[in-house]
Amino acid sequence: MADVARVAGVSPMTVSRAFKRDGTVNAETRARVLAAADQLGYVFDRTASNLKSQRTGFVAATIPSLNNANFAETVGAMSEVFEAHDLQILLAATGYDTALEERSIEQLLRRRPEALIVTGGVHTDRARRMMESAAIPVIETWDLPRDPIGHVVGFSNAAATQEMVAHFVALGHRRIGFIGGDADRDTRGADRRRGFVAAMADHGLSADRLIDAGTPPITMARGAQAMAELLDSHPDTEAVICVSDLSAFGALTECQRRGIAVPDAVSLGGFGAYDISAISVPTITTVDAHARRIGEEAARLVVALMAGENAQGRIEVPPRLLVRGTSRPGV
Amino acid sequence: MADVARVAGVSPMTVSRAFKRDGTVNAETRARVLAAADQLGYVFDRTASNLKSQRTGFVAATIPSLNNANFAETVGAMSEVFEAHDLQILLAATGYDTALEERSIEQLLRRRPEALIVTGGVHTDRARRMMESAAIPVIETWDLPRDPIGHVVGFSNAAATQEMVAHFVALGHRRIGFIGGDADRDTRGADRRRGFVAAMADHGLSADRLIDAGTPPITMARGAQAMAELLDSHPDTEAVICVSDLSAFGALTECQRRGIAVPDAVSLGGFGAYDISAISVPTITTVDAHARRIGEEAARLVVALMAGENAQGRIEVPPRLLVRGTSRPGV
DNA sequence: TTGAAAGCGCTAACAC
DNA sequence: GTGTTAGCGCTTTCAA
Repeated sequence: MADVARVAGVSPMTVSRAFKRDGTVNAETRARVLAAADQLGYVFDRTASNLKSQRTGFVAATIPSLNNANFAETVGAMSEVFEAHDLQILLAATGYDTALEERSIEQLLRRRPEALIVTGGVHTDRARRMMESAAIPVIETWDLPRDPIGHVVGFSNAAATQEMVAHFVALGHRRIGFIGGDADRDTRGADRRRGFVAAMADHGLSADRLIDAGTPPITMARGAQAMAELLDSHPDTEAVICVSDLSAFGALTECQRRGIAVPDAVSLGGFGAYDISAISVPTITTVDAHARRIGEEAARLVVALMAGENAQGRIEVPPRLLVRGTSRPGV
Repeated sequence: MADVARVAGVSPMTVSRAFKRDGTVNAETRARVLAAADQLGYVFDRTASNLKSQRTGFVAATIPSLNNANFAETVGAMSEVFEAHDLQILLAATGYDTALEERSIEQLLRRRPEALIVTGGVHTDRARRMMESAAIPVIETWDLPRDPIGHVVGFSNAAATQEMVAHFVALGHRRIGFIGGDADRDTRGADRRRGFVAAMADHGLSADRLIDAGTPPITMARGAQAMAELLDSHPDTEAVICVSDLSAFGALTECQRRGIAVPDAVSLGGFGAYDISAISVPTITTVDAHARRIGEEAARLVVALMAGENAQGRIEVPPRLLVRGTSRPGV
């Protein structure tokens, strides 16, 4: 920066101002500085800027998996909101593992992010303590924790699944199964399963058709496998709710391979409104969790909080049941 | 850090060493320091560390889209390799737009990453210049540029598509179409289209069944739409190559909706070995580009380069044609 | 609108 | 194995 200042014939301070957006610098001087910088191949050093100004422009975020359209959409939406505010996302994937989440949060916090957005409301004790004492806005998403750390942008996974059970029951189904993952890992998946069990009880139905599809993420292939297991053990199953659209599609293909008509013989439901659920033949009944909106709301909340606004700390984004081809009424 | 030092009864320097992995600190002293830090709720400040040590531990990466399983797998694999070396990915999505890529690279470079991994070999002039003068390892992936900036980990998208054309021709198909996106945006998609056109010419066939499916990313729905267009304009089409498995699946569903048997009436091919291509009914013939391996190789290259090794600067990861259900021979 | 002085919180380099 | 000194490249603060 000193070099640039020398070439431009100004002080380093003026160079610093020229590189700021709100810089109160003479337009002409600024142009001269930027030209000098360009000529010298100077690249502004943000690490130094961070230290002195105590502002990094980072917003840390954790998601269970990068390779998941729902979370990718949430992060993409956050990213778009942040772009206009010169904020950058520092992303970490936790692999559906709270122990890994804890380590990720620790590493992220060392980078001095100005806010932290985590997926889900279940964390290790130490992770919780770190977030509580970080002195930055913390937002939990994709969930509605009982005892939130800070702010929340999400919905009840259990309630969403209960609504789907009600839909199937209204269709006349009684023997309804659930395909989901290892409950310790994916807590949102576990919430959906809880919702399923509770709803079945409410309707006086047995919730014994629970298939454990293993450690998340539950892929299409795992969904197909689980469906095979369910059809083998309970051939008279009338409807199956899957933890996500991916596993639901896998289940659908298993039915196709076996010549089982969907929805005539078996109804299917998924979760997440993934692209595939809108285009598969038949289309898949699902729950739209509004992944993008969750990201937008979380990011806007961060921006508002950073601007010192006393923003709303609990935003519920209600999911929407989308009844589609795999569960047509009256069949 | 000074506070921690006081509580632990040591100098700040010893605290600094205690927080390092290779710290030459007495185990007992170290334990005392960490206990003091824990008690005070001290979180190591990496922004200050970065400035003094001139090492950020960042590796910058750009990908066209977060919401794409191929790139997510590449980034995931990189991330796993980097974790063991205390390196963190600083990710930016470019939206298949070189102008946005340029701005992203500029922002990323200001964070002083220790290496830069970009997707593709086509960039704006300014982006190229910035990368060339950044004085860090630059790696281009998912492509095999003629005039690489630095290192390369990739393959020829054109050649991969040529191989698929050869496969279809060997099956006896002559009237073969191609569904792809706007050539200006997704340069890898454009390369595949180029490969298609060249291969058709080599086989003495006409490449006039080219459907432009619009601006990337080409979704399943867009693939279905494009297939409808192709079937309407050229009902006698025998085979269709799609720019990705997602559009290929969309095309498959369009055939299903129209009662067109795949592969009996029409053969289909995709690209990318997405999960869906292995489980759909029928399964989809595709090209496995080895997304994870690209990420692993790129990350390992970065690690080797940072260790001062004179590592191999051009790694070709040959794709593999996977002949599956949508193109069964002899039908 | 511009400049000078001081220092952000760590660590390289050296000494002991 | 531990401490001292100096300073990384910016920006805050104050003055002109």
